Amino acid sequence: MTAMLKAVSGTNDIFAQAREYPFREPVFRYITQTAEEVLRGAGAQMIHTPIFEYLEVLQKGVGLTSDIVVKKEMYVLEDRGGRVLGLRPEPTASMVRAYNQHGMKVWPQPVRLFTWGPIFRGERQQKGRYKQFHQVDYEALGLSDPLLDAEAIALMLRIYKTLGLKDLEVRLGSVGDPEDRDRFNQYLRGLFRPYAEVLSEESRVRLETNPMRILDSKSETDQQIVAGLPVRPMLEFLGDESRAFHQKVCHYLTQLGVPYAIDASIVRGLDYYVRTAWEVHHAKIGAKSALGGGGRYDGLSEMLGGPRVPGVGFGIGIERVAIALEEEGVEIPADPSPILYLAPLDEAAKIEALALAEQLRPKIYVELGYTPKSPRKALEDALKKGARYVGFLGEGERVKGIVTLKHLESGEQKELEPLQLHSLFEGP
RNA sequence: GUGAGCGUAGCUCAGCAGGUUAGAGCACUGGUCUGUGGAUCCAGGGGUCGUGGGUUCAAAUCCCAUCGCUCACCCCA
Repeated sequence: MTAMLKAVSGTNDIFAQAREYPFREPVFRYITQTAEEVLRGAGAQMIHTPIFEYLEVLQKGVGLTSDIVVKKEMYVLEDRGGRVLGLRPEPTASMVRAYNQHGMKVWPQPVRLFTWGPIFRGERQQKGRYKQFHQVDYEALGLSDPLLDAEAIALMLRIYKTLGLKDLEVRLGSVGDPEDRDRFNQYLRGLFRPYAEVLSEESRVRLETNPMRILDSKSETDQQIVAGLPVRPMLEFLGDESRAFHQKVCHYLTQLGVPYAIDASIVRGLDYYVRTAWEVHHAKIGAKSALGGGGRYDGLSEMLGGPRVPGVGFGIGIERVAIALEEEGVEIPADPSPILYLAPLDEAAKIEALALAEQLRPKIYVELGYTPKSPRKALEDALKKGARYVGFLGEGERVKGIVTLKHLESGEQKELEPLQLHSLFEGP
């Protein structure tokens, strides 16, 4: 006997009756639709890219020293013919790849795109962290102007607010330009070199390759060393240009009335980020408080073999947002209930009911009682479905060529011919 | 990768000082009610008690292993 197969842990079925609020399909739809309205209304265009790409696209996109590559969090698969593919661990690389592939550089710039869909990371699951999760993603490509950074942050925040979230905090930082990071890394090497002997093996390697990652090492001794040192933040190592850029973003946000807090500790897990980086946090969802994050990635396109295409964008974690919505007790608009419930009372009426339902369905939402049953049961079913009317189809109706239509709220009941039924639901 | 908790019906759980055939509520199907309002009452379907092994006359219950799930650390979405 084979054990019943189950979904991979860290993945979720999203449907209306799901036990946990964050996985209820209407919640999911509420979030994606709201985001879609806000972003379309801001002039962004929807795009759907594949959820898998050649591994090079994703690896270069994400950077070789990022956790996703280093900790082997990417799902890798082999295509026929041996080309290696990966499931996207973030959508930005695909968006930039699409921009390049379709020559969007000749469109009026910036090109502003958005999408939503599944993202995959091979992490162990916990609340708010899944192997397959979903993001709304927005990217503004082809123009390097702090105005776009400020707009992206404002749009992101407006999505959260339109959804009904409060207690939001924008944490804004800058990871500088590559030269700035080189300077910062030099500084860190100098700072940590005296401790090379006591650092973890991993961090000893990082000392040469990527000293910034020592700062968030998971080794306890490393953490103690870091805590004991007067580490200056990246933000203090910005060059003139990137500092001016950062100040412009801050200035624009202030003018827009978007509140934010400078967070010098923000270091993006993804390598291609430059300059602006931010996270949006929510007070009530605890440790996993990041509802989304974004940043600028002016060098990404070139890494993908394209022209230099500056870009800024953000990702919103749909499940995280759903958790926050639940915490705040936001009511999700109910799905519409049926106008008419058609109840066959005997075998012969089944197909009559279906035929009638199909005639009426272009106009109104018709539910069908699939199994013939007593009028009493049919009525109960109709009530459970929340229908406005019940139409009975049985022996008596067949003889007279009518449908018995009952209005559930008033209890009023009449016998209608098909034509009368059609005109009743004709609507204004 | 590290640590903790939990696995009994579709769901929520009881049963566990070892003892016939493993239970309740909800949900589902039907009857009560022979063509009309979510009720009531009754009945039914649905479980190799996560899996494997051990102890015992006897294991859902005790022991061991294993798998699975959940949560937390880290990172982040």
